[in-house]
Parts: sequence; structure tokens; C-alpha cells
Amino acid sequence: MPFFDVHIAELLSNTRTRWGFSEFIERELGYEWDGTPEMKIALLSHVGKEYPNSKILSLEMDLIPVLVRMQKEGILIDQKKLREIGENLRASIRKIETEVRELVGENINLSSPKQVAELLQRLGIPLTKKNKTGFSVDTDVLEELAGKHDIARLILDHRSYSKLVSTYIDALLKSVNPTTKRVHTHYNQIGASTGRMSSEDPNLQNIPTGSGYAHEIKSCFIPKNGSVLLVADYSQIELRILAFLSGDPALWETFIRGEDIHARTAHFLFWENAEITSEMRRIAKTVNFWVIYGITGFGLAKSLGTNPKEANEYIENFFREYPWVRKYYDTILGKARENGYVETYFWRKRFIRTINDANRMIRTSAEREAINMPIQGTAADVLKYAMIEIDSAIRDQNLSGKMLLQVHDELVFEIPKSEESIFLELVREKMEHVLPESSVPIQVDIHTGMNWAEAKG
DNA sequence: CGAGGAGCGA
DNA sequence: ACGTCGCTCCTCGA
Repeated sequence: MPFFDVHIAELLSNTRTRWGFSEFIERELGYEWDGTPEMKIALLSHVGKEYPNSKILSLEMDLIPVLVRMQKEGILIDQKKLREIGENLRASIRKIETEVRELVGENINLSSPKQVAELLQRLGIPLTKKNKTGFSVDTDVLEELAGKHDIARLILDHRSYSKLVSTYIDALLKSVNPTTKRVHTHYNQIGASTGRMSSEDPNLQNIPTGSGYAHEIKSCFIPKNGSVLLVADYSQIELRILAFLSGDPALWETFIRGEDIHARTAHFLFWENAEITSEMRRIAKTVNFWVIYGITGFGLAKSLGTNPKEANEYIENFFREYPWVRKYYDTILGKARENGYVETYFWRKRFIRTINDANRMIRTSAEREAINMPIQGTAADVLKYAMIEIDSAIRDQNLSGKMLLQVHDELVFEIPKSEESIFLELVREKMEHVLPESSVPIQVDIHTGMNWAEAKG
């Protein structure tokens, strides 16, 4: 089976691959294959024992039939409502186009960044940010201009409405399977080099969240008659995993006590007994977020809208109060430099070949990848294990509820009303107990509803 | 048809 | 000069 040689080599060396295991099974064996032990043994003996992280290989193989079932199941969407939203969006877009025409006295294609940049310059509006081809007119730039120039807000609205209508209305409607009347996404099992999956055709992992039209669109994902949607998502999974991997006492303690981690960081960043304002908490939340990505003062400053000096002080304060995190990062970087790879708690590897590169930009970029991968990757492993366990329990107990979607830290189920209480308990139990009992507590928020927006809670 | 810009998610 | 991981739509030019 030469295919497996190639594929497993890709899996283990983290080469990005378009086709995951489940696609192979779909193509070559059809939907009926369900991960028989014989097949697994054949595969394992074929790969041999030279792969130290065969634990991950085994995880991925167990996941194949789960993903096949999810893809085959698909999800129902309210096509009528989606079309109505589309009409409203188109009306808004036409209105904006008219307003722009009246404002500037000419007809331009607002979907063309090139034409937008030229228009703004003709109007005497200064542009400074550059990209490869000219002046940038992205969201950051236009938001900056929006205070002084009405045209900027119009362009921003036009952009977001166009995005929604083209990607999340028209394309979604086209993706409905004529036979099943449902939308069947396609998971790339190892779509990301961190171990995360990706979703395509259509991508159901980037359905808009938030208010307004975005909320409306999400509410078009519905259960079949007699069922409800159940959404279970991990609360701050990556920070909890950082606490687990680093063993940092302050982080650990916060989660053990069930306290607000962003407020805790805010106390550290400002002063211990201060009253935490929402602004302070917002800053702390951003800092917490950035630590996971492999922090730079410059980037944090840009994100906070402050100067790098202040951002660097936040970072220093963070590491002073969570000292084991810094120690953990140093260890990870040391291993990466020595071995050329980093790994998750479950030993999924990512090779970081440029970690010792002479070019500072390339090297620091590699360092951020090295910092981020064990955290993001362990979170991915945890959810994949939970999915296997949940799927297995569903079949053992002959339940008719189905697991439909995975969105990195979230699972979506379609369950008969009669099984609601069983699923609430089952899903929580499996998702919260992947890591060892002695580890940091993992929290899962679960809600049900008559559509995806409502069930998101 | 591919590159580049832009924007959606975790 | 800098934000980790993805996918998709649009424009524009070969």
C-alpha cells in the first residue's frame, strides 16, 4: 500500500497535505469502512515501530471513521431564511453603491482595492501604509480614516456585506447537497501543521459570529425536525493547557479556584489590589492571548494601540507573575534548537527547521511557531481524543444523536429532544476528562437551541 | 489560471 | 519588521 507510506510520512513530518486519511477512505473504500482492528493492525505493522509518536498515528487512525460519519451526516440549513438575508444584504450593498456614487460623482468598483486606493487619493485623502503592489486600504487603514471621512465607513460596510453575501450566503446555498439537502463539509484531518484540522468546500470553521447579519446567518444552521442542536465548547482551553504544560502555580491556582483568568492577569499587570476596570481587563485579555502566540512587544503594542515600551512592560509584568511560563518557553526553545522539532503533550511533532536561521526575522518567526505549536496542538489533540470517545459512546449506547461539526474548540451535535439530558452529561464527561485527572481543570460550556446561534449560548 | 489583497473563524 | 493556525472570494494580468 504505497499510498500509506507517502501519507504517513507526510503526517509525521508535518508536511501540509490536502488529502487526509478520511478522504482516502472515502475515495478508496466508500463510507462503510469503520476502522476495523484488522485494518488498523495492517496499517501499524506497515508503518513499523520506527515512529516514536505512533500514539498520534493511532489517534489519527481512530479518528478516521468518526470524521467519515460526520462528513456523511452533514448539517441542515434554512435555505429560505438564508435567501431572505441575502436579499437584504444585496439591498444594503446597492444603497451604499448609490451613496458612494453621489458622494464622489463617479462609478467605481468598491471590490477592487486598487480602484479604492486611487479614489481615496483623488479625493486628497493621504494613504501611508504600503503593500506589495501599492497603498493598502485594508480595515486598519479605513478604520483610521473613518473618523474624518464618511467614505471610509461606506467602503468598510460594503466590504463586510459583500463578504457575507458572497461567501456565507451564495456559496453556502450552492454547497447544499441536492440528494441529502444538507451541507457536507470536508475535513482535512491534519490540515494544520499544529495538528488542527481544517474544513473546506465549504469551510464551516469560519462561519461569522457576532451580532447583526452575522448572527442571522449563523441562525440558519438548524436541526432536523424533532431534534435540537447542542453546542459544546471549551472555555479558555489554550490558557488551561499552558497552565498544564508549564505547571505555573499562579495560572494553575486561578483555574483550580475557577476564577477569572483575565482579571487575575489584570491584577498582575496593574497593581494587586486595584479595582479592575473593563479597560484593564481588556488589556489583560489581549496580553493573555498574545502570550500563546509567542509574544512580541511590537505586535502587542499594535494590537493594543499603545507604544512598544508600554507593551513590553506588560510582557515583563506577565512573566514576572507567571514565572514558570517563561521557564517553560525557554525549555521549549532549547529543545527546538537542539532537536529541530517541538511536540505536544501527546507527542505530536512539528519540525521547526529555521529555528537556528541566521536571519533574525526568520528565526524569531520560527520561535513563535515553536512556542505556539505545543499549546495549540495539545488543544487539538485533546478535542480529537474527545471526539473519538464521544463517537464510541454514541455507538455503544445506540444513541441516535449525531456529532456534526468541529470548530477547533467546539463540537456541534444534532440530537433528538429525548436524548438531550443523556448528551449533556456524556459530552461534558468525555470532553472534560481527556487530560489526566491530576491536571488543571478543563471547563466545557454546553447549550442547546433551535439553531447554531442560539445553541452557542 | 495564479498572485495578491482582503476578510471570516479559533 | 514582526501575529499563531487555516479557507475563500474578488480583481487583475499573464
